[in-house]
Amino acid sequence: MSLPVFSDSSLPVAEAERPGGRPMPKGQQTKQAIVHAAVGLSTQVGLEGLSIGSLAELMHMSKSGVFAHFGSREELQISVIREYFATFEQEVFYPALQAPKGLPRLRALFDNWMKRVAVEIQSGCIFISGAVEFDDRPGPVREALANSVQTWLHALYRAVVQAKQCGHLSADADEQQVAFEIHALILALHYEARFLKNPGSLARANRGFDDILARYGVPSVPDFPA
Amino acid sequence: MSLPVFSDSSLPVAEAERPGGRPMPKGQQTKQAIVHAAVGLSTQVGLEGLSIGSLAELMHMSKSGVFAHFGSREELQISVIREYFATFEQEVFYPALQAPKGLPRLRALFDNWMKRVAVEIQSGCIFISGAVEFDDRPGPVREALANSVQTWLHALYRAVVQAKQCGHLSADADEQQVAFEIHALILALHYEARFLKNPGSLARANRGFDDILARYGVPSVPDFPA
DNA sequence: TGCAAAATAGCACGGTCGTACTATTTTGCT
DNA sequence: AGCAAAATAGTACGACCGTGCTATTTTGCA
Repeated sequence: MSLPVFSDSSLPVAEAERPGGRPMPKGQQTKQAIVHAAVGLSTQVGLEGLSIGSLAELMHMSKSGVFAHFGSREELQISVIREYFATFEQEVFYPALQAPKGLPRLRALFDNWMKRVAVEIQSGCIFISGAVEFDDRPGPVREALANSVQTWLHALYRAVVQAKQCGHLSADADEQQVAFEIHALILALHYEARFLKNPGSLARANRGFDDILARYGVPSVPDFPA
Repeated sequence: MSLPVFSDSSLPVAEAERPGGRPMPKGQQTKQAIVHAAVGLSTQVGLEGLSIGSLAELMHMSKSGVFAHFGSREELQISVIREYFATFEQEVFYPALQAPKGLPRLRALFDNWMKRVAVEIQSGCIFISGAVEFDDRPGPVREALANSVQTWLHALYRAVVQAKQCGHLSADADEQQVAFEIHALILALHYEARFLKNPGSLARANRGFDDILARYGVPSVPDFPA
């Protein structure tokens, strides 16, 4: 593999403590560091491309040392999905809750999502590559992946519902349809920017979102009504 | 692998002839059959998941017998992409040319595309899985894949341009934007139907297309003006 | 400081992969 | 029918994979 190698600088360090105050035992500490590195690797090569050997090399550990923390490759993959979902939540979902319900929050969700995807155009997105890899491969990994995505998409859907309840979207707007079209824009952005390297994709996704609001929105609802 | 096995009934048979009239030499004949089977396998497991061993087993041949026809795995993958593109053209693009230029043809392109994706929800789509697999893996395979997709997307774009020229789309419609949003709908359909198995995705993609036309379209242009 | 327990390393096994290299069979023309 | 050429099979090699087993090292508490 001629892939760029992660720098160690971003790895969690030894003085990590649990909220309780007492220090985290060494084992969980390095396990966390392994998962962190595994997430980075997976965004580049996918969950299927993630191998224990390459991960061990990246961590300057032995294969068995890494393996012992998970007991199976599947468990490692599931850990990666959980971690990835957690940072997604932290980066996209929670910050948007500070915006008031309705259109402002919906906009914040989309903007945060876009910011993330803009980065993932370089690094890759597990929710997208994983969807392709586990299309029709049943099992716990697929389950974890699909659950994460569904959870997020449902949160997006709820925001649309709220926007409609607030009167920020027209009464006959189909919430599922709106969520579907927003998701569509993100997927097209990822495809056309990351794979095809088409310039202008980012602007088109943004404009698509504005058009959705213009189409389903109630005229002249400012984002932050005074 | 617990994947369903292809039936042999759909394989090209021995009496195949070239347009010239003289029979096709045995070698190219089986090569064609191999590629045909390889396309079927790749839609399920991806171009990366396609292995010469499993392909040989599927063809009731030896690994080396299959291998000899291509000389490398990359060449096999490229052959698969070419074949896949050809049937895509045959199934989606050419039939739509019979519809008159403008909105009717654009609609035909989308409808044919949708018909194909509706099938690929069960089988898989190489243009989508391949995009993920060769995101940042430069080389001839990526090149062949990206070229195929760009060719098709450009054909779609041209149809949008023509629709605008015919006055079927409003003068200030951004053709690239329209093509982007159409592509987005297809990607979301594939994602939500194939991976998440969400019902209703097909209807949402269709409705999304109608909404695009309603948004950018000129009011009351019938599909087949008398 | 000592000692059980936890963490990590070392090693081996069976499997699959792509692909050389050589042998055998099949084809298609004279 | 015979014979060169083409097509296919057979075999082997090195690489990497996940994972089981056993040693060694490191940790953290008494």
